[in-house]
Amino acid sequence: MMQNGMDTVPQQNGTMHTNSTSSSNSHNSSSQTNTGGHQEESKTNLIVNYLPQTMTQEEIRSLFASIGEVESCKLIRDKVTGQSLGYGFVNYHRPEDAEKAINTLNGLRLQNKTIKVSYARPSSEAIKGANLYVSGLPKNMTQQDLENLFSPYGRIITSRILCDNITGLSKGVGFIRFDQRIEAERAIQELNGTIPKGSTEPITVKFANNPSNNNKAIPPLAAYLAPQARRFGGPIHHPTGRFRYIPLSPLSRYSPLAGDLLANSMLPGNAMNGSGWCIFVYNLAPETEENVLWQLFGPFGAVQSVKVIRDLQTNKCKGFGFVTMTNYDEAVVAIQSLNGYTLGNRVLQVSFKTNKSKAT
DNA sequence: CGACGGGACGC
DNA sequence: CGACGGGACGC
Repeated sequence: MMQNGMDTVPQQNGTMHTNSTSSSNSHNSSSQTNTGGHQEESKTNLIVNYLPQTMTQEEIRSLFASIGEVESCKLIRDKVTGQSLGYGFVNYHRPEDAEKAINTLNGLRLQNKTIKVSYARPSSEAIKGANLYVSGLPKNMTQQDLENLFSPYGRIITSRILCDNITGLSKGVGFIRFDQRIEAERAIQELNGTIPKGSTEPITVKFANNPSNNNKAIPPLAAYLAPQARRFGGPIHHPTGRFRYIPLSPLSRYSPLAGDLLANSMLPGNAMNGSGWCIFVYNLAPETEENVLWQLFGPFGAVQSVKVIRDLQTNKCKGFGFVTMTNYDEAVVAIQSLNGYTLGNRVLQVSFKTNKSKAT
């Protein structure tokens, strides 16, 4: 499984089109002759993937210069953080050097990575966003099986099946990167929800997340909430000295006592989830959208997330939703103010979330 | 009257 | 308990 993806490198290494391409320099972006299929690849320009995080552009250049004279070399970095994105481009003067670089440097192990060296495709919009995420795969499906399943829909650039790090067994999840986005779209249409031969459950095929904007980062709001939680044993007086102005007038008379709110929230694992206070909102209209919750709760302070719970079939709101707020004091005020609030022709019920759930 | 998500990825 | 790779097209 080491050469995952490596063996999916375009097969036409140096053997494909013998008629010379228009140019072999790095500025080949001009010709956008999209003829349905993919464009001619440069014979000198390489893409290098899976570079070690610490490797600099100059280190890459010197590595590839050991093969032949390098015309240009570029390491792609995040434009805001400056961090290496783990891939780059090397353009040689001579096609034979590029071919030699593929033959000798592809699969080279550097630090913890095994780099991949292949011909770069001409940059174009059509090749972006062509990566698919596939789940529900039978555990015995191999990478080759996966490629066989998807290859009817286009040219596969990479494929991968995720395996458990310890057991090495398939997680039933994989990725397919097509050459063209259109190919990926077709594969979704044709394969999503289908049951592979020999399997019993349907697979899910969808576009993969973009690795650059995955918001895995936990907001740094959580840390300082924990020590404060110790204070909540006693009655709250004035949350933060004084209440902020609430632009919703006659609501508070419906509100339960703050002490009741507290009693609920003290139950472990309920409203307090470690990075905010989860609020249950009931009696929402079927057409309710997320923005309604944002507008309702936003005036009371920091809202981390909102969620309208919908029926899977009808896509209509099931009558309730959740709002997570960062600060306890603000959450209390929001609950006190919005519980009993009439939205449309419905009287909302708002409280800290409890642990209720359907089954069990 | 009714009623408390989630395709959470980690050991 | 299935869940975003090893940062894949010029940041």
